[in-house]
Amino acid sequence: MSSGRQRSFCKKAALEKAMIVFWCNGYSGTSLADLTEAMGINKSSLYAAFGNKEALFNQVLDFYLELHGSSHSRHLFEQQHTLQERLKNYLSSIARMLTDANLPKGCLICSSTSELAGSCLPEKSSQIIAMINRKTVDFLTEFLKNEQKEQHLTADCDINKIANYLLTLQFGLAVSARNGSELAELLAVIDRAIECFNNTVSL
Amino acid sequence: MSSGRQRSFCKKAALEKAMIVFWCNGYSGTSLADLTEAMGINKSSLYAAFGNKEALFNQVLDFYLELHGSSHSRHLFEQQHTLQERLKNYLSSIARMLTDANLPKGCLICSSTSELAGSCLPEKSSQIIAMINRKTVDFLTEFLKNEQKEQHLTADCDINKIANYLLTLQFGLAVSARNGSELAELLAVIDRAIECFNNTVSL
DNA sequence: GTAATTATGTACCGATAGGTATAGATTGTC
DNA sequence: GACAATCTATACCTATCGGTACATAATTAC
Repeated sequence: MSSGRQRSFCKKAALEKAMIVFWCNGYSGTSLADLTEAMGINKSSLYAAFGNKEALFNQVLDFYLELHGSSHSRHLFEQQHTLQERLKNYLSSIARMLTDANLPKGCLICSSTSELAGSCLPEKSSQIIAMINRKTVDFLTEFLKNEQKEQHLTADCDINKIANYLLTLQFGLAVSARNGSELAELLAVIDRAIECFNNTVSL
Repeated sequence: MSSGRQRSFCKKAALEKAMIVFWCNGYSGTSLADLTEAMGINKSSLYAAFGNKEALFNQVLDFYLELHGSSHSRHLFEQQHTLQERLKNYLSSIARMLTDANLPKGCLICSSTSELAGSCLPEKSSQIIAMINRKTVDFLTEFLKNEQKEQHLTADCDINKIANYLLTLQFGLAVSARNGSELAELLAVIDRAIECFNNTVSL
């Protein structure tokens, strides 16, 4: 146990509040005042616990992935379903999160990706976001490669292109949700998007 | 001819410079200093010619649509191609714009849509962006309805869902471009995305 | 030429940005 | 209880935010 006065707030809860604010307003749309108000702490505590705005944002990105980004992939491994069904369940799980009534609309990573390429994001945050997207594609590529090995995908189809297609879909769904689309609409889009696998999925 | 001293800069050229800045950095990531520097004019001239930051942004949105948003749809009406080919050409035209080396990556409307739902955009700008997206879906719906009437689409397919699917695709492509995808990757995604029409396109 | 009109440049405004200094409060260690 | 360590509250910092006042410059109408 470290000595000294102990923190009067729950760090995880505060991080979650910060996440909501960044998720709603983006990095450059969020001020320290927005953060301290939402987190219920003052500036000193924020800086002591999290560093500064940039460091807090980077921790929020991690926290977001853990809380809302990592659970969907389990649908890809439920072997009682066909690959096409699993892909549909995976995307549907994401769509539910994107339109969750208790959360901001859309996806923090996607919105942050839209903030890339300008000068509004700190260098390190930009790198983290780029890496997250790269990892998503890499993960999907590995997954699809294995599916191909197990002959759930035809041997001639380009795995990497399919992974890119899936990420693009996720981005599109996220912005659509941001634009006000409801879950049912996103699910209809997913139905349509999955049809393109009719000829490449063999099981 | 109106009396008084005449403007020393080209309003259209200044608007284009402003467009680039907003396109790169988003609304809340752009400061008046960024704008005046890029436009090569000072604050007084900006306010005299365009109103204020919000009014300038709204004019930029219009200008952007005119310059980079309205030309793609012509591909939908080149009757020598099949509907599937025309859809592909339409999306490919957008993809070329999204990755144009002389322009910021991605799409101003899509990036602005990502800024929606927070408190970072002025009310009127939010309404304009929502309306632009609505008009895109409406346009696509009307187009597809006509294609269905001419029996290029099966009678049972849901036009509105396809229009939504196409808008979602555009969003996804825009964010992917923002994320660093090259034209070839976007074109591959489009190829994949268009395959889902194999069973609904009858001509 | 004079007046009216419009554009520009400079200086300025209050508010807020992100961040820090410092003093006081609260804790564990010894 | 003395001390060190940690957290918190208030005040403060400089820079920048979007926006304006006002004097001056340039142009047309008469």
